[in-house]
Order: sequence, then structure tokens, then C-alpha cells
Amino acid sequence: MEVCITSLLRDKGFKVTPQRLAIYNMLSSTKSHPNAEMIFNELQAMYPTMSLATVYKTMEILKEIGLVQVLNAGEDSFRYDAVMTNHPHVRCTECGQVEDVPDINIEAFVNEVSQGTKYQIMGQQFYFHGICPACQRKKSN
Amino acid sequence: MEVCITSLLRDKGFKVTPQRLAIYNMLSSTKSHPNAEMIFNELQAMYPTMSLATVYKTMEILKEIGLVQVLNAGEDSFRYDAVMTNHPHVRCTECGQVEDVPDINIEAFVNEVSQGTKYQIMGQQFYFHGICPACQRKKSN
DNA sequence: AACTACTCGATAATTGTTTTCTATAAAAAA
DNA sequence: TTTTTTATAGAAAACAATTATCGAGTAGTT
Repeated sequence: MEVCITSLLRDKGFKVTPQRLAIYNMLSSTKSHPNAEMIFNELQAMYPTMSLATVYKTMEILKEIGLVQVLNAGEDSFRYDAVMTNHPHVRCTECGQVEDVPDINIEAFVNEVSQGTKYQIMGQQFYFHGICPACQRKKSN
Repeated sequence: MEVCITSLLRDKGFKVTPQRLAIYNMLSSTKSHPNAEMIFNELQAMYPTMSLATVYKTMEILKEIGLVQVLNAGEDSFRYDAVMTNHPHVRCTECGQVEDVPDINIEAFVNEVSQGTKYQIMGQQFYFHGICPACQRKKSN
């Protein structure tokens, strides 16, 4: 995996820096779909001098070289995902966590939209919001 | 329609003002899914003293009483829609326009997600991006 | 008409994100 | 390895969308 990001950066003329590796490693080892600030906080301990601007600039690059996708879960900030397969997400309106929606087949749906709109569809994002199992339990008590 | 918004506002304890009526009328008579600034610009001629803050405050109220929905088409600003049925939207990455995706049945899809995630799904937003027919033509010339 | 509470609009504040600038670190060249 | 080149990190300022504040004005009620 590290080989992958290292050569991808080099190939596109970007330099390989500890910050970039750290950010990508952190992102690819979590399922929490963090936003820039969450990434920043997470790396504070290990990289105390890192700035939020570096996180943003790095995400921009990682997006450009196709290593992360940007999620828009209807919040006021963007979240990031190192899983590049296009899958829906669901956000809990109580606790705010964002999870993957597993095992959903999108293709037929996308085709239908493509035909119905005459658009050349390049991508899509589906997000659901609701109450996660844990918060449902909390509320019923 | 005006009866509807007037009484809805009153019933919820909001006052009926010319600004609110103008904003809602403008929104309900367009298919362009404008954002706050577009609404503001559109109403400048008729209401030269109206402020952008009023547009935002009004949208907040209209959302609260269920007359508009807020769209998040992956841009840096929110768009608004007076059509309350939940339907997908598609944005052209060339010209930026946002259109409705007609005649799509979402229900089965939502059910599948509900069962797969154990979430109590309260709502969802689907947005697609791609190139609209007009821009496709422009590009091929 | 008078009263009360809500609202408007100007302005300031806030928040997420981007840009600018310069010392420095990474890659290339020697 | 040393030197040279070039991109980058980080601090701070800039920005853009949105929200909050506040005094004057207006809608709705009495």
C-alpha cells in the first residue's frame, strides 16, 4: 500500500512527505469517514506541528491522484474516504457518525438515470440519514 | 398556494411578510434549484432593500414548516427546492445547472438500505453529476 | 389607535476552506 | 556525497457561505 501511494505521488510530480504518508495511512486505516478537522486532531499527537492547511492540501492531492473520495453527507464540512468503490453512506442524525451502506447494487439505478436524463453520468453520491441502532436503543430507554 | 403558505406561517407563530411571500413565490415558480445568492439576486429588482440574511432566515423557516427542502449537490453552497417529493437531482459539471431526475422509483432501494444497515432511515439524498445534453453537444464541436 | 412581539436589514461574527509567503525538506544533478 | 533545483509545510491572512446581533420598523392583536 505504501508503495502504491509513494509511486503514485512521484509519478504525478508530487513529493513524498511524511505528512502525506501519515494522512493517507490514517485515512486508510479507519472506517470513520473523518473530515479535515478529525484527521488533524488524530495526527496532532504524532505530528504536533502539522497545520490544518496541510490536511486540506494533501486531501486535494490525494483526490487528484485517485486515492481518496470526498463525501458530502449533508453536513457543513466534507468527509474523506480512502475506499474508492462508489458506495452509499448513512449518517446518524443523533450521534453524527457516518457508516458505509454495504452490499447495494447501484448499477441498474445509475443506468436508469442516465437514460432518463440524457446526461453523461460521471458519478453520484447517495446518502441516507436516520438513527443508528445504538441511538435507537438509547432513545427507547 | 398563497393561502397555504400564509396560514402555515401563522399557525406556527411566524408573521406573514412580503419578503417571505416573495421568496417562496420565486422558489416555487422556478425549476432552477437556486441557492441563497441566486434567490437574492433574482429579487433585487423587486425588493432592492432585501438582504441576503433575510433569504437565509426565510429559508430556515420555510424548511421548518415543511415548504422547502434543502439540496446538497456537492457544491460549496446549498440549493433550495419548493418541490417536497423526494427525488434525485443531477448536476452538470460543465454549466453547473441542477435538474430533477424524473420518474425514478426509490422505495425498494430505501427499504434495502434500511434492512441492510438496521438504521431507522429518515430521509436520503441522491445526487448525480455528469454532463448535460447541451454541454455534450458543445464539447463535441 | 395602541400595544406587543416578531421581523428586517445592516453589520459583525463564525466556520470551513483556500491562498500567500518563506524557510525548509525532498528529489535531481553533479 | 554535495550541490542545486523545486515543491512543500506551516503560520497567518484571505475568503466565502452562513449565522448571530441589534435597533428601528411592521404585522397582528386588543
